[in-house]
Amino acid sequence: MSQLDKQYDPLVVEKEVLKFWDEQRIFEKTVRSREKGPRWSFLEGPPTTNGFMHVGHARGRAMKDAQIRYMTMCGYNVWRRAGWDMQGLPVELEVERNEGIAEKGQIETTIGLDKFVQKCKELVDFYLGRWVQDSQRLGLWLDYDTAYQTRRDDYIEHVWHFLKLASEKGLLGRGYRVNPTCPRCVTALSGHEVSQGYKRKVDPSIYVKFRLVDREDEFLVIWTTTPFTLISNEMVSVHPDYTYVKVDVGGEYWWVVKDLLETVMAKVGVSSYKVVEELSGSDMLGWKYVHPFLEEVEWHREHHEEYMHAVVTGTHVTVEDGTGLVHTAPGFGPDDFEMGREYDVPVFVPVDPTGRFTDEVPMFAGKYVFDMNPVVCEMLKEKGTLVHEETIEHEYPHCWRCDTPLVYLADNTQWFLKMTGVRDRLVERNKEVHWTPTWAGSGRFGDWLANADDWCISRSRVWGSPLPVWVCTECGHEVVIGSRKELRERAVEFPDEFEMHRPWVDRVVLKCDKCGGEMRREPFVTDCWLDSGMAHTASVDYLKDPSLFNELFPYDFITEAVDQSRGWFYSLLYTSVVMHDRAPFKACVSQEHVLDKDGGKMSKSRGNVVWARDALESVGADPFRIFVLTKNASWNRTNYDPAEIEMLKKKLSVLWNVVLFADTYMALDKYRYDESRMRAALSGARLEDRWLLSRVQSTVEAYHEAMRAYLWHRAGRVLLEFVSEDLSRVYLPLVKKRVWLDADDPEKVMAYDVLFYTLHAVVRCLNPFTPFLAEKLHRSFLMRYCDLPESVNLTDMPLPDKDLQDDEMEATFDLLEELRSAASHARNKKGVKLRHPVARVMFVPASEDAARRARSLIEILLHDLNTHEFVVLDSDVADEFTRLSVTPNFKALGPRLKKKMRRLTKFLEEEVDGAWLRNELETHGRAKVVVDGEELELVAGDVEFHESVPENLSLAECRAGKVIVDVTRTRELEAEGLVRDVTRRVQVMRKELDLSVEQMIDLVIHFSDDESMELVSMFKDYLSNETRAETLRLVGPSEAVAWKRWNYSVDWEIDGRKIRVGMTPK
RNA sequence: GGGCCCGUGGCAUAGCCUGGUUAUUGCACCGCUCUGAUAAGGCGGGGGUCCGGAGUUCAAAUCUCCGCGGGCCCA
Repeated sequence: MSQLDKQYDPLVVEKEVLKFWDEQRIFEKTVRSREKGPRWSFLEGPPTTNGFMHVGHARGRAMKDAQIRYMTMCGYNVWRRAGWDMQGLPVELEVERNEGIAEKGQIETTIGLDKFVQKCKELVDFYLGRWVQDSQRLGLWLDYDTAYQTRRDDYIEHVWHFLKLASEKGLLGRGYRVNPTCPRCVTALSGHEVSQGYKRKVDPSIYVKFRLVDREDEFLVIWTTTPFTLISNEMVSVHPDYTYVKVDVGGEYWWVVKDLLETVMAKVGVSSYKVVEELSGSDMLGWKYVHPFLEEVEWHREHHEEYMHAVVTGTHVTVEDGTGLVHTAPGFGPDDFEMGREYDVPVFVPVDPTGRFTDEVPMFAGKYVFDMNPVVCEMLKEKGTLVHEETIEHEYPHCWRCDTPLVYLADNTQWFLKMTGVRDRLVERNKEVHWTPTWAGSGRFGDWLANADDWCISRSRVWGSPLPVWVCTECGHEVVIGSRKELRERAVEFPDEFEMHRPWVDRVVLKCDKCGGEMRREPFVTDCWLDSGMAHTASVDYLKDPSLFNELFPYDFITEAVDQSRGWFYSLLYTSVVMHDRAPFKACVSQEHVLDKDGGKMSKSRGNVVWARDALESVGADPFRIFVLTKNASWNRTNYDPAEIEMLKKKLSVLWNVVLFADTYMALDKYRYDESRMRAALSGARLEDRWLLSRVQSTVEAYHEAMRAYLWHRAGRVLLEFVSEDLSRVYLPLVKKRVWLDADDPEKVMAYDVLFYTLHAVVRCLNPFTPFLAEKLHRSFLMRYCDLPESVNLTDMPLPDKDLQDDEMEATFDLLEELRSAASHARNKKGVKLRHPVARVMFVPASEDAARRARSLIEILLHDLNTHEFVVLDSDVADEFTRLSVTPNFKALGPRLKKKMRRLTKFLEEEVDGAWLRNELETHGRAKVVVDGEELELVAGDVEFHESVPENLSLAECRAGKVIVDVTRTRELEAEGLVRDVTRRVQVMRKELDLSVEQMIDLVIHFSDDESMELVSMFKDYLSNETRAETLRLVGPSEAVAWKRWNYSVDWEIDGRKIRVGMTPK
């Protein structure tokens, strides 16, 4: 009895296999079995334990597993430690939501930092559990027991170690950063958060004129919607390539961009004006102006840098709105800040994080910035510099939590990792990485590296690796601490209860070695990309024992989605180059994203996210895996469509059915696999056996080639193609008739051996793609007939075997396929069923090779084409019933004829006499034709001839030549066809009785006319053989049958002949 | 605003690097057919502005340029 269900049900198979793996510790055994193999190291990009795994994650993880399983079965000792990225803002936000904390500032006043961090830990543990479950359900075999976790002290210590090293190399330092800040939550927001909170807002829209120095009565006219930022204005930006005009507006001159001149004048209500001068923006560089609040703000009077209160040029200036002259306040805008840095102008930020002016602007001190907008306008009006005032409604970012309008604020307390002196090294080291596809590394990532800015690593949050910088409260001296040991040694007092997270780390006070004062920690945590970026070193506990690191680094392989270029790929490379001066990975495969069924982005807000767990439980892990692995190249996006997965499931069912077939008969015959027996029998084996064995070699070879290049889609397609086409569609029908032979018949044994050999190879190659199905087939089928290890994962990948490869054989069978297809076509044209035999099929080969190969196939063709005779003809014999058409050989003629080509093509199609032309070419080797009055010479090879039109025969063409089916009917053919029709009816009845294949029966057939009986009796033996009838009685119309004695009887009508069939199982 | 990827019958894909006969294959549809793999298999058919435009060429799905649409990253 087969251990395989009648139908392939992935969910049933997978549950069973998961249980087996778990109970028998198969993963551990697999790892142990390869301990002596060469090292191959995979570095897991740690998923964020926040949220659940969706199908996009699952695709990437399927790719990881495919490569890992493949390498393992190739004999490598694969390093595959799991890892989890567990810190960061999203975790905090979810805890805040769960705990009802409205804003960050309230954590301390509500549940307190200790409890908050505790809640963060509980949350990430919850998600981690789910990720492990989902990963295992997917079949991703990583070492989860020793997984690295970025939130552990041992891990964080590596981050400290790195930062100290970076500091010693002069790469760590403070700097400015302009952040969108919520003045109510007193926190900076990430770009992601900002993009969530755009809303319409009504703001003042004002045009202001700045008086130019050394240019009498000339003014720059600027536009702004945030009047309060004028207090901090330091420059005016113009586009270097735009044209600016000086306009006489009656008594004074204004400068605006030419493209907006009319718009601006209409807006401010000046109807009479005249352009008196034009300049390009670059000509205006360095023009000085008088700051509108020079008197009120002392800071402006104190600064006299070259470009302070001057015109500067920048390409960010647009002419979409405003005046083409952009008010620039480096403290209040990212673009502005860049300009300040470029022109070396100091940053003036007279506003605190709560959005209130500081003492530096005494008149506004303590006042909320947005409240000052009308006041500023009023003051400008008094000064006579307000050209125009109105309001505007536009999209403005708001805090996604509390709806407060955000303020862009420069903040000089942030910490950066610098690119200075590192960038060139990153670019160099990246070139040594093997990227798939190549452009992902050289183009996308390479370009980005070349332009990368300093990396801001400080975050004003709680749940993260703490920034290990302590600052003296007395003298400002700073130290970077590289380890817990160092911290303990320098601490004034080290608490009994300590971990590296806030708030515990904040309680450690150091003694300043400069002045003896108290040093306190900078209250930042670090960017969580820095955590995962240290995985090359921290994941193997380098600080405790570097031996693992030395063995594995640099890692052979990583793969993540494209968005990690700027994330993990970068943070890995940066930290590794700084620490070890080389790229931490040798090969990197970039993946595209998974989109929804219609190609739309999956997002929670759209509600179209498909969670991995739901997908796996509905379609099964194996169909899911093979879908995501073969649908597209990894670097192409994939639309997630369950209907497509169903198709893949059908393909897997085909394999299942092949195995079921093999298993049924092998079990019946108590078969045992013997490879040496198979090899010994090879030279005398049937063509299809040798062919299939050869196809296995070509398939395995193509498979390895693709897998070694990380082209999983190619490898998977090669396999599926082999299973459904070569094995199932071609080989299996050929081998079926052999299962009726005696159990020890050499031909039958050979068929089993070949089937077993093939399936053994297929199952192993398929294991990286569908590990559950492969394991099931290995255990429930392969192991029954051969001594094999208990898991497919403990076996070695098949390698191509040249002894079994035969290209000629493969070509011969390709021909067979073509002939079968062409013959079907020809029969179809005349409406002759395949069940009805024909007298003769003729083949006009297109080449000597085809002729030779066709002759070797005659035996098979007689059966497959259901013909009594198969003849290979010479081409001149075929001429008798064919007509010639002519097509040009473009490759030969094009270069010679050039523009005349088109006319010749038309001539050949419509006018030429094909037979004449062929005759000319064959006898003289050349022919002259007249095309549009011009004489052209054609030589052999310039054109090709095609024959068509059968008469009473039916002709079909294929690449190998022409197939002509003789459809003439005779009495014997009639009889044969009828018997096959009868046979089929009997088989239907056997099946309706649910008889097993080997069950013998007694059979009776009653005919309502004598002729039918005579016809059938001509092939009586055939009928009883095919239907496993021990006794067969044919009864004419004059006799009666005692139908009650028969278990089962049915009336049939075949092409007008009425019969009644009765059967009784023995 | 910048960079990169993708765009081929209703859907999904091959081909593109290296230009050349009628653009490949699967799903779906229609007709026929086969059958102890049977909710499968075979043959045939309908269905295509190869995203649009321009250029190079005797010849463009393929090479170049300009657009459009989708996606990703960055600003």
